[in-house]
Amino acid sequence: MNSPIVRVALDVPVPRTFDYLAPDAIAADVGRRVCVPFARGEKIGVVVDIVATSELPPGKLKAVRAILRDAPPLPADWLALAEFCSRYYQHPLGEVVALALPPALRRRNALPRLPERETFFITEAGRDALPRLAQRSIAARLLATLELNGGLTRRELRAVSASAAKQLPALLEKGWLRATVEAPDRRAAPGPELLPEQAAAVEQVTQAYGRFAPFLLHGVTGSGKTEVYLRLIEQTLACGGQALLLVPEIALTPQLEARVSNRFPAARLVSLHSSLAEGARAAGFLEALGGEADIVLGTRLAVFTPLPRLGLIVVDEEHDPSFKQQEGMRYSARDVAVWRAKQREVPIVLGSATPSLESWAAAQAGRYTLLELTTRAVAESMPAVRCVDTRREKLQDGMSEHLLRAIAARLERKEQSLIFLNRRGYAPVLACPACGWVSRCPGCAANLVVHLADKRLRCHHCGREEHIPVACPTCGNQDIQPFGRGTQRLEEALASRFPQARILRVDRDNTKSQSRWHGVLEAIHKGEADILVGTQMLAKGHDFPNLTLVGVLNADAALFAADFRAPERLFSQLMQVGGRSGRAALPGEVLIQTQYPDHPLYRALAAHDYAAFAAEQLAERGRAGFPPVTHQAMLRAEAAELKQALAFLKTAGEIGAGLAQGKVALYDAVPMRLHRLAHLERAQLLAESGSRPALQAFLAQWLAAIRELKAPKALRWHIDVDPLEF
DNA sequence: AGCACGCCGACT
DNA sequence: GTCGGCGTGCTC
Repeated sequence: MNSPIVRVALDVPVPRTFDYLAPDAIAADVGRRVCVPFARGEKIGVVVDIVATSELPPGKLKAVRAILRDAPPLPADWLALAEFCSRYYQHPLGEVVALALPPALRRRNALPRLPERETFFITEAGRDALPRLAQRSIAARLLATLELNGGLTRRELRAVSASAAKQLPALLEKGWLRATVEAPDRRAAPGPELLPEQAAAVEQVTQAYGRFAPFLLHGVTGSGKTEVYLRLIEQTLACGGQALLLVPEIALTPQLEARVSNRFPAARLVSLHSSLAEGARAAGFLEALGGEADIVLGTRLAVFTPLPRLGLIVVDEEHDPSFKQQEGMRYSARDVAVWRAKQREVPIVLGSATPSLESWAAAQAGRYTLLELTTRAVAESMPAVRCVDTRREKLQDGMSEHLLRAIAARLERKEQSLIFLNRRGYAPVLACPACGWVSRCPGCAANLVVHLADKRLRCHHCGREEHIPVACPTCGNQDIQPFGRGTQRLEEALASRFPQARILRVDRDNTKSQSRWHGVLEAIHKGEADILVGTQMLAKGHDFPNLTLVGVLNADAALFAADFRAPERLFSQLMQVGGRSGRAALPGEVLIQTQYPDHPLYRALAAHDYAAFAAEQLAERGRAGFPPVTHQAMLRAEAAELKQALAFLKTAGEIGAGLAQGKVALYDAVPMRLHRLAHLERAQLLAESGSRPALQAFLAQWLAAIRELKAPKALRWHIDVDPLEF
């Protein structure tokens, strides 16, 4: 009998696996990590199959260096998930696996230690030995403490002596101690009483345990979606299942983690996100893989966590664009999560106050079950949303008299105001009125933004920084001026208008680190600020009980943007930012400054009527043939010169036209909206079809042909299936 | 992606 | 005469 051959997925941008001889491989090694020689080096990959023969001539096969059996193999459903992503997103399997695996597991180091769960007890032999030991010795102190207290954890023993950890193995060896691992207490601490709608939602999902059932939980800010999640997790744990809870950005929602761990004080909660230390991330992954973790809470990458006992998936804020990865494999963690729920036959709950139109359409069509939470659980009423017509009012520093009076009234009442402006910096551009020069980024098709706080010009796309020039670089005019308004300038204007007010600006420029961000949140909560000036950072999931006014400036641009998803994002943002106001006993007010007070988007917002907005948008998308009516994939290319990128896409388009068979429409290659980024010129070509399977079949053939094209080395291209951005 | 092999310009 | 430019091709 010949040696078995393992088929290995390796992290190389080649859409195929690699075969190796593995004399000692057994069936249970499928899903294990292997160390193999590759080209002139060595790589870690994952065994996806074991076969008897290879298509390659036997002489070409090398042997694996080692099968890494230090961790359980990745289960078959995990491999199937990776294979699905590889197929659906047209991305090499080895790269998918590399992305899904924590970095520490892609190296040949020792695995991180998992948190210790055992409890130590003294044995009879230990009791006998105790009197013979030197009283001050660490061993004696540990044994004496255990004799006195019964069982203690490793951590508690470390409190007795810092070097307890070192002594424990020897004491266990001698039989003076025994260790047991107890099942965690998965019970939930009592939660608040559920409102009828919440109870009904919980009931409906619970009915679906054990089978695939997608739910869309639609509920405004404060309607108690989180409480529904917690109850569902409670039920899942009670049935012995694991729960996967996906959130957009964990850094912005530390209180969710706190809420989960308070509710399940003794259950094993693993939190996974990219800013976690490598060891911790790998440890969490392994705990989930071993079936020890009960709850996995994480960002989009957590959708790839292996969960042998998976019972429930929740995607909170399912509309949030950060579930879509915008580099490498451009996957949507929300869509992958739905596929996974189907694969594993578990219910999935997608929650949002402003669902993505894709999910909303699925609910309207009956493919998802809609669960509605219409009443705010924690406050009496929704904020009053009003438009301020800026065609009629004269603006002062970008603000209307109406808004300024509203701010003054809040100052008087010692309540907080938030002015929302989605534009960082002092001014979007520096310009010379004499010759028309404007501050452009040399590497991007974008302006350099004026940051007066540190006297620099900055490109918000590539990060380039320059000093602010004292005179116009082309004509020498010393009177160059910042044009337009960003958060810094708004802050300055508010400070001069309300000198007595404490103003706090909150944008990425002054909340770069986690600790600064927490500091800012704390200051707001302690009431150390009267007026907040913020970008979209402030819109997400924070309760500011004393905030009663939200002012929105310069939102109109999104109404007429070229990107057909811009209104959806705007509605969601304004709904979220509006939700910041009036959450406690105080009623809230939202003032939107606009030139189009009668626009349907603002009308729907004022009526708190997401359904009306969604219906209007879906009708429009239906007429225009946009998703979710159609399905799209975007081929993008970047090169030193635009014409190279366009030429490549044109050739690709011609090849595609031969494969489309009338089922897929291919558009012309066009420059991207930001057509130059960091000295690279970019273009894109859209493929669209009414049928997802037809698009998928087309993409597989098309990309195989494009790879054969052998694009010039200087040109880079990628495919984005279900693109979010145009 | 790396990394080597491979054919054409300015240098000790 | 060589050192080295990055174009092309392969990795089981």
